Parts: sequence; C-alpha cells; structure tokens
Amino acid sequence: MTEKPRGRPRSYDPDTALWQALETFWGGSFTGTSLDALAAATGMNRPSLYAAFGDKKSLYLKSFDLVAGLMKAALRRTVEAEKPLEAALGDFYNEAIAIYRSGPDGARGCFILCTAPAEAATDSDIRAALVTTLKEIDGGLAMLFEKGKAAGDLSPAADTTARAQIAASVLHSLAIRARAGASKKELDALAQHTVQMLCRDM
Amino acid sequence: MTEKPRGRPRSYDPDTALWQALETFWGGSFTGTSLDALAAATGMNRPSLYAAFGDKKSLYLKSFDLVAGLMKAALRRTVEAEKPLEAALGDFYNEAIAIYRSGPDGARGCFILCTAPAEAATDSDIRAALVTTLKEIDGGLAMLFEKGKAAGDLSPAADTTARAQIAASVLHSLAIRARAGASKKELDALAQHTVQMLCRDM
DNA sequence: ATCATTTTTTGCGAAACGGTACAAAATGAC
DNA sequence: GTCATTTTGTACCGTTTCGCAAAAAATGAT
Repeated sequence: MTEKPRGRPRSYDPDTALWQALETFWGGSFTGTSLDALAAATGMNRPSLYAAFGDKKSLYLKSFDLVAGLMKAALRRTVEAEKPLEAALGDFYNEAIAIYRSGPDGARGCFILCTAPAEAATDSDIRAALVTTLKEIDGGLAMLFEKGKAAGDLSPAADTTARAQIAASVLHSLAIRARAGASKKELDALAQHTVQMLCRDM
Repeated sequence: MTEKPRGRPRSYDPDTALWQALETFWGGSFTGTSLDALAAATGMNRPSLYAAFGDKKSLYLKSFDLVAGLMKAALRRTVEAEKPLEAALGDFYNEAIAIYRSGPDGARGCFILCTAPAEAATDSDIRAALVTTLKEIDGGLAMLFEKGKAAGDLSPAADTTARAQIAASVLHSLAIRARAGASKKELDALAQHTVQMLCRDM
C-alpha cells in the first residue's frame, strides 16, 4: 500500500514526533515552550519540524486536536458503556485523574484545560478550539445523564444539562488541582463525592 | 505622616501602576506578557518598573497576591454575610461572574485560575501560590457550608468539605468558561443550578 | 552511474526579550 | 545658589526567539 516515496527517507515517525511535541507543550505552556525545546523533544531540528507541522501555533493546534480527539473518544466510551450511571461517570473521572497525574512528577493536569485558557485571551484560534472542546465535554456528559435518566437511574424531572455542566466543571477543576500537585487521594475523593451528588436522585 | 522623601518625586502611583500591570497580565499570560507591554500599560519605563517591583516574576507574584487578597476578602464577606446559605453562595458567584466578565470584551476569566495553571508546571513559586489560593477557596467555602449547617440550612449529616470542593470546582469552571467567552446568561445558569444542588438538603 | 526527489543539516538574520549602566532631571537640605 | 538624593529617560548588552535559505545527504528511478 504505502509505496515508498522518492527521496531521502524520514528519520522520524510523524505520529510519535507529534506526541512528543504534545508532551512538551503539556509540561509547559504555548508561549513558554520554545521551538528549540520542541526540536529537542522530537529529535528533529527546527526546519524539519517546520516542514512537517508548520509553525509553532500550528503544531500546538495539532497537539490540541489530538488531545481533543482522545477526550471525545473517552466521552463516547463513557456514554456507550453498559454500566449504571454512577459507575460510568466514576470510571470517566478515574481515567481522567490517571491521565492528569501521569507526568513524571504526577502533576500535569490537562493539556487543554491548563494551557489553553491562558492563551485564549490573546489568540482567537486557540480560544475557538477551547470553546469547541468545552462544548463537547458538556454535550457528551449531557448525553450520559440523558441515558441515565432513560435507564431509570435518574428521576424524569432531573435537569440533565445542568448536571452535565456541573460534572464538567468538576472535570475542569480536577485538571487544575492536578496541575497544582493534588494527590490522587484528594482527586479521587472529589470525583467520588461528585458522582454521589449528581447520580443519586434527589 | 508620610514625610516627603529627599529626591526627585515619583511620576506614578505604585498602587495604580501595580493594578495596571495586573490587568496586563490578566489580559494575557505571564510568559506571554513582555516588560515592554507592562511598561506601556503602567506608563513607566522599564528601569523604573524594575526599581519599584523587582523583576518580571516578582511583579507577577505581587499582582497575584493582590488578586488573592481580594478573593479572600470576598470569601470572608460571603461567610460573614447575614444571609441564608443559598443567597450567600449565589451572591458570591454573581460577584465572581461580574469580575470574570469585566474585561473590554467581557472574556477575562480569573487572573489566578486562568494564568497560573499554565506556569505552575514549570515554576514552583507560581505553583505554590496557586496551591495556597486553591486551599483558601476550598477552606472559605467549607466555612460557609459549615455555617449553613449550623443555621439549619443543611442536614447535620451533610459533608460540608465535599460540598465546598464542588462549589469551588464550579468557580474554577466559571473562570475558564468566562475566558472562553461564555455569556453572562450561561454562567448565571450554571451558578444557579449549582447553588440549588449544593444548598438544598437531600 | 547519473539524475530527480525528498529530507536533513548547518547556519544565518532580523526581531524581541529581560535586565542594567549611566547620564539627565527634579526635588529637599543647607 | 550648591550639594546630596532619588527618580526618570536613553541607550545599550547579551541572550533567546522564530523562521528561513542554502547546501549536504540519502534514497528511488532510469
């Protein structure tokens, strides 16, 4: 299938290079990460990086989209899971916490929620991407609560969009708290209490 | 009291200059804001700025402390208010939303919650300041719910620290959503639903 | 072996950055 | 008026930044 191209072969794999760039942005910020740092992380030199991914912002947005895709996939899995509402939301939070604490020092937070807001004030492209992701989180969780309501886990009178926005808010907070260095224990407790409050009918 | 100093008088007021620097950081980020921009905003030139506030990070941290002080004062007012729990938390959110949307384009978010997380990963001083503020928010709101429980607004069995952390989480989210450009209507709705969920006994 | 093609590598260049040295200006003290 | 003192303004330094131009290297095609 993938017939070999004509010229000199690449010395890097675009997918892993993008992931390494993503991790570099994740461990810092957009403005705070230099092209030299990205080149060092990917093992490429600047011109190759530029040829492969465009300028710095383009590379950031490609990283952003990669993370946004993973998040959408996680939301989809959560909604489609054959589990009670409580278990589904709890598992979603657990997965998020594991990722937010996956850094070398266990304090990375969320790539999107921790690096994009700072830039959103001055960069309308990043801001637009952030808006899209926030809506996807709200929307995905709304589907989850809607499904829970249909399954009888929630009263028919429950406001599913309101609960979804609160559930999303806690996700935002988990991201910030994790980046501030909160322990897994603290984050787990917050997630568990939130699940109890939002998934048990009142 | 304030006897005049000996030399050439200052051409600026330190307090207003600090506020102007704060607003400049607020409208951008720490790494993304240049000393030239700060000098232009304050009307001072770089050497004066340096003499008055130290280097860039020191100026950022002074701005941070100023905002943290205002936030603590708001929390204190909320806890000490002679109001039912629901009204007190609702007013607190309303005040926050007004500030978060006070920018020229109505999309500033929170200085601390929107600019500090990005830097927290690489700067331990900023991270420490962020940790302190997060704890102050959690702690202040915990006192509010504790007071509500004592006043009978909440069941004696209610977990006040859990509710406080969820209330704080929604504040974090309001900050992010505001910076992403959410309307006052959206933010008000989220705040109101949160108040209803957290302040009514279940 | 030679050529066309693609990538890598080296190195440049213009701009922005944070920070400071130093002289000029503006005040009070005498 | 003269001096000491403090702030302002100009100008500069070394570094880092992003982005690119141009040459060198590595492959397939012929």
